[in-house]
Amino acid sequence: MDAAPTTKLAIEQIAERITDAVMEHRLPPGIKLVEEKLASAFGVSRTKIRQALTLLAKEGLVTLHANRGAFVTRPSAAQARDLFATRRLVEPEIVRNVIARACEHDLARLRQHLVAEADARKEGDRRRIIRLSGQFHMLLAEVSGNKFIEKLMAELCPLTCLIIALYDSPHTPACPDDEHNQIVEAIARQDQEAAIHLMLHHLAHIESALALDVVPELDIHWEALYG
Amino acid sequence: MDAAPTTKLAIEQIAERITDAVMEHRLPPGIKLVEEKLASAFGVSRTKIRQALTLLAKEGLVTLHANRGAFVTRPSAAQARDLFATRRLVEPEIVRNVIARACEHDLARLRQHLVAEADARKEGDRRRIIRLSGQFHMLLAEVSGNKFIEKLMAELCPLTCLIIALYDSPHTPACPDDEHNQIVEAIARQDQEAAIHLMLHHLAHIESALALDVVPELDIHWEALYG
DNA sequence: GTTTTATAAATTGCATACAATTTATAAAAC
DNA sequence: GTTTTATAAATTGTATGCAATTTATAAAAC
Repeated sequence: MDAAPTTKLAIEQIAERITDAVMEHRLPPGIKLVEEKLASAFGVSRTKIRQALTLLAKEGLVTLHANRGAFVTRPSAAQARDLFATRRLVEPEIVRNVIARACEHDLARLRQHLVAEADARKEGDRRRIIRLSGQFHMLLAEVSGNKFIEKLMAELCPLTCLIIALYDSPHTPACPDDEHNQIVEAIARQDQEAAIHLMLHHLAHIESALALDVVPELDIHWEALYG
Repeated sequence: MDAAPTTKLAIEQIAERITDAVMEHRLPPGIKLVEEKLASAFGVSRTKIRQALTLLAKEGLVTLHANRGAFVTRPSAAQARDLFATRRLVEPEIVRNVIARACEHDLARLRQHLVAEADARKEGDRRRIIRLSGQFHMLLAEVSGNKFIEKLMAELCPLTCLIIALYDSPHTPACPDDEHNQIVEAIARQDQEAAIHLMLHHLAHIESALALDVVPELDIHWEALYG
């Protein structure tokens, strides 16, 4: 959702840009994504936008209503619970695999990401913080080396951002700075027990900050109500 | 890949039909999927076929080469190993959840599926057997109640069929009839230990039947495609 | 003032047309 | 006989046009 591009964008790139916008809470849950608007924003025809939206719908980030268009998904509380259950299952495995096979270069990438997170925090750029926090977990999955798990996390993390946008109880003061740091440190010293424990604690921390039993009202996105 | 339809097909339906064809080994790994051919086969325009192929590519069942078209994926041995690693992680969780929350109706659905598998076996319909074997695991995931895991398995099972098509050592005599039965029985009597053990054994059995270190030969039986 | 109905505008869903690219075929060169 | 080059056919990538549907606007009824 930026200025028009000079070079032609592939549909994956379009989908990625929209995903980033969702992760940064620039596109709130429930908002309608009008094809023509996106088409001119990205400087392509509706045909490509349509394919990108099809892709995002498959990921679950966008919901398609027949003849009514595409909307940023509003995950239900049940979906949120399922999502965290899945992450509790998968992320310990990711940690195990990272410890088992990460080389120095991988660790350097992780540490570099931590620096980027710290920078965003220092600058008080809340949107970038949220996106980078999600992308940390995606990077971890990437480093873990299993493409299927990497792909799964690449879907779950943006959805987690969406869930946070919907259910975050009145201004949780962003994620605590050092939980990611501690995880990477535990990984670096090959301490599997600790790393897994920290990861699970981190996930519990994120989930517990949510008010999943409160019906979210954010703004009223009428278009999504009559779905 | 059937006769032209009377009613308009949604892109998900098109994708599903192609998926079924892949699962039944009617579309072998590596084969090219020409858009125009599919369009006339399904009685729709290339626009919709393109969206369906985009979807299947996202699932990993189809691989897109720029300007060259869509091909049924030929999973590498490494991908195959990652896939089974993922299934070993996820399917015990599925079993746990099914035992925890399956009602009588769910069990009935599972048993009904076992009957369908037995029928296919009795009729010696090898293609249906392979597809139904994969779909058993998808059904289990569906019954487990976690949509994210359901979706993951809906991707991994067709890919598993593809891997079997590529790496199956010279004529493994199909899956043993009763491994699925035993799993359902263990689930029915709420025996978590046994059910998980049987599931892992089942997965090991499938994987061990593969020749993942042999470079697969590509031979497409064109005549059998539309049978 | 609210609800209902009619009309116009906006938007989606789909097919088609056309340029860009790749693949197949045939002729020429070696 | 094989390789190379040139030409034609097939196929993909993209935009655009139009029918179908939904949404917005305004007038009428209550």
